[in-house]
Amino acid sequence: MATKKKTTIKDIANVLGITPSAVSKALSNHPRISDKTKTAVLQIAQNLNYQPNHLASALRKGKSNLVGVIIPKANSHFFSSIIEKIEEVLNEKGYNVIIAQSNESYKKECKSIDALLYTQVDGIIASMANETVKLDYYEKIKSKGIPLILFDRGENDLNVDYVGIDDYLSSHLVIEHLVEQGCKRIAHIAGFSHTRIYKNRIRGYRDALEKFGLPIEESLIIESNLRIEDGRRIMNQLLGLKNRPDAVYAAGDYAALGALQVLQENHINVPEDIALVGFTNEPFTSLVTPSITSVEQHSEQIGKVAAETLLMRLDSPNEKVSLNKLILPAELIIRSSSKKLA
Amino acid sequence: MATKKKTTIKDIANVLGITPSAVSKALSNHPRISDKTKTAVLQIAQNLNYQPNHLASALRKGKSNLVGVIIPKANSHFFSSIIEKIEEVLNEKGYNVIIAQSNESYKKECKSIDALLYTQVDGIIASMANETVKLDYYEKIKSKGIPLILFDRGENDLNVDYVGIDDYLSSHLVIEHLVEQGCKRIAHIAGFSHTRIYKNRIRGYRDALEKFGLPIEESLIIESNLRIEDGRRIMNQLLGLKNRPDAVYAAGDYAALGALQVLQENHINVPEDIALVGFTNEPFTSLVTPSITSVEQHSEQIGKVAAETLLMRLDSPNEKVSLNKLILPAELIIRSSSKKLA
DNA sequence: TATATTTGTTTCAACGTTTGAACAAAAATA
DNA sequence: TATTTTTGTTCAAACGTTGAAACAAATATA
Repeated sequence: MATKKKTTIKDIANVLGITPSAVSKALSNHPRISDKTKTAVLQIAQNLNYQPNHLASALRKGKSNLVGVIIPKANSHFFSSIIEKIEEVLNEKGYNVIIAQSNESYKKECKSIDALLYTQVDGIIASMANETVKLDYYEKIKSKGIPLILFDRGENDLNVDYVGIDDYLSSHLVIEHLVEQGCKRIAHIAGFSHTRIYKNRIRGYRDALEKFGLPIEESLIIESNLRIEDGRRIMNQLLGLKNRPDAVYAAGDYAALGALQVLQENHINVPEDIALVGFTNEPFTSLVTPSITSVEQHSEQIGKVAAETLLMRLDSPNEKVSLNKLILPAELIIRSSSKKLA
Repeated sequence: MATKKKTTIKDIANVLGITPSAVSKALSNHPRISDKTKTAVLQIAQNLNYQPNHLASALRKGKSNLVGVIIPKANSHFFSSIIEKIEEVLNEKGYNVIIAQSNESYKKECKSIDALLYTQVDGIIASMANETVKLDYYEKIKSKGIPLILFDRGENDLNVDYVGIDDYLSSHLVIEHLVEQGCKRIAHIAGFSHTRIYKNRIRGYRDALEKFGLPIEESLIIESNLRIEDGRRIMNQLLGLKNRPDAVYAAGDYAALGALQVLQENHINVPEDIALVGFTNEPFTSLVTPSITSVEQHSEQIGKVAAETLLMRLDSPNEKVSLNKLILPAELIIRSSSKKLA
């Protein structure tokens, strides 16, 4: 059971009595190699169970064919389906994907970036941690000339390709829907406004209220990490107001779920007393009772476009193609939690 | 903005007028290199923003410091927290982690294994796809002498280290609890019995029923993929029986959730009419109404042990340490869906 | 003082693959 | 037949790092 010596290109060459170089060329289907040698090489490669040494070829070619993907946390449908799609598109083109989770921590994110750079990835696709404000590590990626694509959680200041949805418009969709249901005091459980997407959702929320002639009340806008516990905390806070809202628009489904729990614990009818809308259309939104209205972001589409944009950058690294800000459409999925009218 | 030539060990050597070899040794803190050179090298490395070329060193050392992790799907708390822990333990020791999702597909799993082997990972930690019955690709890993650790979804026949919980005993816990609640006809929405863990849960279920003197009825045991839709389908099937069960034990939380939906749609009271228990303790089990009783598998612990076992194998590759079958304890989390007695 | 040991460095080959240049043989063209 | 072109291969260097062995200088031991 001794560790079997791995078959190399040289072994194949020896068997056939030709040079390693010829074998290499045969394997990569070089035009100047005869069909006879090519088939012979392929045959022997098969027999000896030859597996190309990726490290050697990557070193020589200066290209690892590895792509890093950084996400806050894989444990949501949104991110895991994006990854799935990214893998699908990139594998197709011979790239492998390394996934790193930041766990919403800036420090972990930095470590992940370092790890990816160390592994010599050819490109990075990332969605930033909530915590991240300093962009130094992302600048580091850029300064190394490694293509960087951001999705979902992006940052304008970085000046890199970005793929996401129109958060501003999404908020409009949400508010419009709630107004149609007769809501007049709509609270917003917001994400931190230093993150672009949440800032835009807040902006959309404000502008939409204004558009519909509703007053903007600062006490109804509360920023957080949007976890379940944040939703709970903030919902309690909102219930404590002497003038309660009649609708809550959460910028994330988990926060919406936390809010729903608190509402139910307080025997407040949803949507009759307080309507509720979330964001991201996590699968559970359709599973809880009442089901939660949410915004579908078409994650597969985001993953696909992000991967394709990266491929484009990898194929033409020097070309000064104009920066892409790809804004995909979002869709409001209306469910029981906000449907006052039959 | 021309692609900056990367700094190499050679550049540092040139600056200091010493050999690349000396620099290499200085960087790896070789005892024979003087402290003077060491600090000088470190200084220059810093100045030139030197980043070691992992590919070159991996090639030379025959070790990539990369570990592959294969999971069915990241989008569950169970798997994502295991990954988090694995990353934590392995990063600590200088390893980076590549995550591959099989999406429960045998074909995708094979592709992932090939990709990981191609990337020259030093070891693989995997949980098998539901679909997987043929073990040829896992044998391939073994035959290459690459350490393989299985967790959760394992296979006895492979003869490799395994980390998981005591599924057999877990089923006993579940049945015992249901019997205590007065249930007499307990159905089992099972996983496919070709997978070890599900086989053991079924075995535990049968033996526990016997132990409590309850009859085993084959029509109450139905195997599936345990997705929400499977839970729905099977629950409908169970409701169609002329003699309905008074409790349902699902071998997965998603299946349990599907069952719960169908029960609610049919206005069957849970737990009064039919009690329900799931498995894995996914976060949503505590979030739905009624909250679902489930089995907590201590995923961080599984991740930790799996990673540590791999490290052990990597450290002493030849040592014929006896195979580890690490069976960790599981815990029944009792919630509303099964609590008939106050 | 002669010899042995330690210290700090260099030399050199290797890891496995790739690629441009060189070359010989075969085929095409004059 | 002489020359050019094409075809199929080999040669040699390179990618960046590493580590065993060689070596010289400095230090310790006899």
